[in-house]
Amino acid sequence: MAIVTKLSITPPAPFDFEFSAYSHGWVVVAPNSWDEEFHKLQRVERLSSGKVVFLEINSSGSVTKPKISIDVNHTGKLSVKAQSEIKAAVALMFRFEEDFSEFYTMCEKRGKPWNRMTAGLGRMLRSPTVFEDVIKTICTTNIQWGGTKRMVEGLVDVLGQSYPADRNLRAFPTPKAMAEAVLETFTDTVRLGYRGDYIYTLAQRVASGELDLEALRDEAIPTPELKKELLAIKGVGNYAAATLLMLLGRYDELAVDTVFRTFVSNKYFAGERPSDDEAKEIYTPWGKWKYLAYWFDLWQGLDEEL
DNA sequence: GTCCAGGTCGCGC
DNA sequence: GCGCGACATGGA
Repeated sequence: MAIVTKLSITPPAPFDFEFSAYSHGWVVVAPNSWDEEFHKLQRVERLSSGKVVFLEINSSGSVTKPKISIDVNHTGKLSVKAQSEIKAAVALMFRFEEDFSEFYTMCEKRGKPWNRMTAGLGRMLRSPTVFEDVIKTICTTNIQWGGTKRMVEGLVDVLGQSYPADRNLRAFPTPKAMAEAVLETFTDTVRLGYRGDYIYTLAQRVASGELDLEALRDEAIPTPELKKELLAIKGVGNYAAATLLMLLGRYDELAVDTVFRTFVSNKYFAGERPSDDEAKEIYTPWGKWKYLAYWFDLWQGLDEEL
């Protein structure tokens, strides 16, 4: 019943597929998953036609000559339009349009371990739609990582559309599907707690056309203005806005949360607890690349422990 | 049982 | 603008 159509796209070099896929937690949050054995990013995707496909994405090139292969598992015919839509979605997930050369130059100047970044790191994985990233980010606030995964998985299971060849695989729900549900679905069924209202309201605003989240990708919007628009979303505060700015390709702001505070305190303040402003100053030299610098610093710290 | 998490809101000052 | 309590849920 299921057919596989093979597609391939070429990211800008340098590009490290596995580091990019596993750049942060999104890789294991529904409807994404990571195939440990074959090092593939898997994702259930709903196309604009309503067709749901199951994508298996992996590298078929090298860091300097990168290529991404996409195995599209689908039923019926996969139109040319559908194929280009899938390629565009994957290109968005891996930020093909972003240029990291200035950041890499700074890393090169710093020497080790920062120069590791220049081997195609820094492309933090994101979702094909801003809507999905906003909801997932709201689901990371005031909760542990396990709770985030549980809540997003619940949204996908209850409201996401099934892949016909395997009904257990579901895509991230559309704004419309969420808007047409009732509040109790979010609170009582998915158990989103107080976030249920935020997410339901957001879905209604997006579905009605009142709020155009995709418009926030516009590079012409100055970062401070973009931040203001993000903060206007209920459930999005300073931490979530900084996280979303990162997901939108703006790295000026640091996402100050318990992870950030604990890490900076331990690494730079001998366990003493600095003020948030003092903690943020650590990354001031990185200018518009602060978030990436922090993230690599954090990741590098975790890596050394292994 | 108690505390709190990759925080944010609404209020009062 | 800043401080403070409330907030749902489930894991530690």
